[in-house]
Formats: sequence, structure tokens, C-alpha cells
Amino acid sequence: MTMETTDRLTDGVRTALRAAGLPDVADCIWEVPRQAEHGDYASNVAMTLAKPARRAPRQIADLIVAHFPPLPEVARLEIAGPGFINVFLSPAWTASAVRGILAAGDAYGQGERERGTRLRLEFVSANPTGPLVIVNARAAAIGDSVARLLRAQGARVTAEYYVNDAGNQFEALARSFEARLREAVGLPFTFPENGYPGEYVAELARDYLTGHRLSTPAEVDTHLTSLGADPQAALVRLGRWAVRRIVDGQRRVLAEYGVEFDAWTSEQADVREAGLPERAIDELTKRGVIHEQDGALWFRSTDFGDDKDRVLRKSDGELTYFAVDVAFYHFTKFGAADRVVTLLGPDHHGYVGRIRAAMRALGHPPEALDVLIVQLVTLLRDGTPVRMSKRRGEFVLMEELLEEVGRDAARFTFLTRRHDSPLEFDLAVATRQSTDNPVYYVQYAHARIRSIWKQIAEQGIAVPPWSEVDLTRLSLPEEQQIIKRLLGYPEVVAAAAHALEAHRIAYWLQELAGLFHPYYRAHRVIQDDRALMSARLALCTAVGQVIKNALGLLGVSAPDSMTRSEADA
RNA sequence: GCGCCUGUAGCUCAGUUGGACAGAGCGUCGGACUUCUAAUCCGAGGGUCGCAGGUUCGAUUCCUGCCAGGCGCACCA
Repeated sequence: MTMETTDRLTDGVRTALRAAGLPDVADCIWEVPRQAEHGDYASNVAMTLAKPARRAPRQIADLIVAHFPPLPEVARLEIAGPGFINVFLSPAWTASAVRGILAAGDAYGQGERERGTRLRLEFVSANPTGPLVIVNARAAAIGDSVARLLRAQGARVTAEYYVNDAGNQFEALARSFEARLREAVGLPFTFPENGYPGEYVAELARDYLTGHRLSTPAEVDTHLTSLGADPQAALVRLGRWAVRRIVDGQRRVLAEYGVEFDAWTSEQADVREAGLPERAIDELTKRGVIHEQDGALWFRSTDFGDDKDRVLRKSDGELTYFAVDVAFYHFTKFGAADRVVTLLGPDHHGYVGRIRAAMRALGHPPEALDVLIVQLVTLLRDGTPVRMSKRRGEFVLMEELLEEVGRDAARFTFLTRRHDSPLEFDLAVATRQSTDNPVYYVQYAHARIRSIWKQIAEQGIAVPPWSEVDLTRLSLPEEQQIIKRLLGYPEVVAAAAHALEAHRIAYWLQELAGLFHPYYRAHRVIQDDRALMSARLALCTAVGQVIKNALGLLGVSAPDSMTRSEADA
């Protein structure tokens, strides 16, 4: 793997600093200036050194430039403004860099910043009480892309889905399910007050009856009493059946979406029945941060930055959800990982403080836990919000979204917003197969490049191996600009992974496509000047490769051709 | 009342962990198809970066206050 250009520039600066007898810097920020006159890279290192070196920024910049070692990629250095060092790359070197991109292929853009990190990434984790809805699709798109980004940086990522198959919500589902079973055959029933009224529970009940060959009230009555020694045990068995079916449905939709999880952790089986909450309480007790009050067991989370102390075991003897979560985070997550990332909905953000407090109390470094809040999605149909009411069981399902807009458009659209920002998802726009829809703009660039190759093959044109192609023919300003863009890609991936922000890739892709399309229209690749053709072909192939790699990080396909459907033709 | 998030072009949003005249897409207006796919391209117009202070050589970015919107503040999950 060749070193990044910016790393080599940083080495150059440090060499110059040593030679000039100036203090060293740990790192050196290289940014790509907005304006071409400011060069290809610019650094403010001279300004940051002004204080420790007790010299004027421009004077330091002069010394750095004077002592900078010759590098093949650097054409010249300039000092500008208050002390910026502007780097101008050599066009010949830039052009030759295309070869490196082509050689790296699918691996281009991967890095080592998270090499060896064991990372546990939890996302979606919808309650197993109903099908996935649109906000889950957003979390799935973001979480899966963050997982891909981190893997591209060498992290060993476990994508985890936590199934809350215990507690009040589980019980409400089980009671709803039982009521629907009785209702289906005409037995008397009372629908639970906090139950799940959605039609899917009734559907599930009908499936259950069919599967168990039950049709008459008498059969159902006998069956229900045969399920367990007491009504509670029977209810639990019914509930488990319903949860299994619902979770299977969630898993299926996620798989269609291209999202696979490595771990499906069950609150009931993997945390509660494994006795982890009790062990967590023991550990906290040993650390002296537990006290009893009013018959309940409290964790003194205020000692660790929380607003108020939190109950772990209620006065009725039951564990709180928090106690279970502390165990889940401490044993299951941190037991198998150095770093933990969780995506949560905005309704849970008040919860983050106490989990952080508990992890600090248990000795986990605060920076090892990241919580990303994924904001809500407002669904629009032709500009007007689609009303959703969970209480009435009315919401837009994730599978309906997939059916209507497709996997690529859905995922890409979710990744055009920062996770922290509320999202308006306009179905009309996401469905439209046109310019409005950035995913097609990017995919089209890839398809156009593949199409050039198709032409090459059809016309029987021979293309020499890249090692024999004279890349210095790539001298147009547009070509230089595109190559420099491609060279910045690994840094964008690294930064996106570090910030846990997949949307940066989506924006970067749109900008790359925005450079490619005008170039493609203005300059022909296939032409009589075969040397120039080969050089341009190398560039286009590199662009296609990087688009494919970047779309891969978003879980979006890179098609060889675009076929517009009749409706929008 | 307390806490978190958000406030950037008509709309939806970026803004590279404090940098050099503030960006994109859509929408509006005007143009370009005998060409490797026009799902494309070219051009024009559009802004007191919510408001007011502060830190800094330098602030859309950091700090404080205020205004507006969203969400959360259980011995619920």
C-alpha cells in the first residue's frame, strides 16, 4: 500500500522542521483549498507553530519551504496569506497516480486507521412487537454503512441487533396475540389496554391457527390451556412464538435491503436468563456505588455525571430495563469489544447519560462508547406529510418503502442527511427516475463508463495494459481535477469512518459524478489517437472503480447499464 | 423548569474536527441531442450563515445570553 500523499507531505514538513531547527509537530493538517490558485493542498502548520517557536508564521513558512525535501509529487510550494503553505502537485505525477488506483482496484480507499479494533455496532433493534417501519430503514442504512466504513479501516465489526423480547412490551404483545386468537374463532376475549392493535397481530393469529390445525372454539380453548401449567406460562409460550415470527419478518426485510447482522442478541435468553444483570449489580456493589432506599436498589449515577440516581431493582423485586441494559453493555458488548457504537432514536437520548455513567463506573473509558442519535423521518407524498400513528397501528412499513422506491434509492436518500438531522423523505422524488434523484446521477456515471468498455469490445479495439499507457496525456484541467479528486478518496473514507458519518461518502460521490459528467460530454474517449484514448480509458476506468467502491460502502449497487422504467420514460 | 438536537439561497441540505471572496441539488429563467446512453451538459439569477455579545491574526465552525422549532426528563420499556 502506497503512503497517502498527505502523509508524505507531512513527512516532508517534519523533515524541513528538523533541518531548520524548529519544534516538531505531531501531525499536520492538509486541506484541499476551495480555490485552485491556492494549490492542491494547503497547511496552516506555520501558523500553529507561531506560538511554540516564538516566530512569525510567515517566517516559519519560509523556513519550511526552504528546507522541504524534493518529492516527485510536488511541483512547487508557495506561501500565501498569513502563512499558509500551498502545495502544487506535479501534473505528470498526478497523472501517473491513476495507475495506483487501478492496481489497488476494489481495495482502493481502504485504510488501517482501525486496524485490529474489535467493535460492536448496534442499530435498528426495533421492538419485536411489529414490522419494521420507515425510521428503521433509515437506521439500517446508516448503521450498515458505518459498519462497512469501519471494516474498510480494518476494524473487526460485529453488527448487532438487540431483541427486546422481555418485559412489559413483550407481555403486551403476548396478550394482544392471545386476544386475536380467541377473537378469530369467536371465543370471548378482552383486548389489552396497552396492546398492539395493528392488523398484523390478527394475521399472525390466523397463521398460528392454520399452522396448528385449529379451527373451532373448543379446539382453541383446549390448546390454550394445554400450553402451560398456568396462564402466565401459556402466555409466554404464545408470546415467544409471535416474537419469533415477527423477528423473522424483520430479518427478511433487512436482508432484502442488503443489511445482515452478525449477532441477534436476545434480552431474555442472552442477558436475563444468563444471569448477567445480577452479576452486573454485584460488580457495581463491589465498587461501592450501590445503595438501598425505599426498598429499591439504586445506582449512584450522579457520581458519574448523570442528572439523578437510577433504580436497578424496583421495590417489587423486578429488575429495571436499565439494569438489564447495564449488564448487556458491560458483559455482552464490552466483553467482546474495545469500542461500542449504538444507534438510538431521539426518544432514547435522555437515556444515554445513565448508560455512560454506568460504563464509567464499571471502568470502561468514556471515549470507547459512541451513541448516535438517528433523528426522525417525515414521509412526504408529493410534498404533503403522510400521517402516521403508531397508536392506531397506521404507519408506513419498511417493506412498502422498498417496494415503492427500491433499495438503492432508499438507502442513498437516507445517506444524504447527517444522522443527527431530521429527514424529509419525499416518496415522489425518491421514486422519480431523473436528475432530482442523486442516486441515479451517480449510478449513471458508472453505467456510462461501463458503456465505453462495451463499445471498445464491440468495435474490437485493442487496449494495452495500463503499465504501457502514457498517462501524461491526461493534461486537461478537467482530467487533472478528476484525478486529484480520486486521490482524495482514501482520506474521505478515513474521515467518514472516524466521524461515523456515512453521508460524507454520498456527498463526495455526487461531487465526483458532477466532475465526470461534464468531462464525458465534452471529451470523447474512443478516438483515432489511440494513445490518448488509452490514457482517458485508464482515467475513466479508475473513476468507475472508485464509484463502485464508494457505492459499495453505502450498500448501493453500481449497475453496468441504466434501464429506465416505462412510467418515467 | 432542566437537558439534548436543530436554525445556512424560494425548497431540501452540505460545509473537511477555527482558515483565505459562503457551496450542492431541486425549483425559476435562457440555451445544447447525426456523437462512448440527454437519468446528461452549458449559462443566469438567488445569502445580514436565527439575533446579540465574547475568545482569536481570523468564527458558519468555539464560549455566553436571547429567539424559534423538534425531542426527552418514571421504582416504563
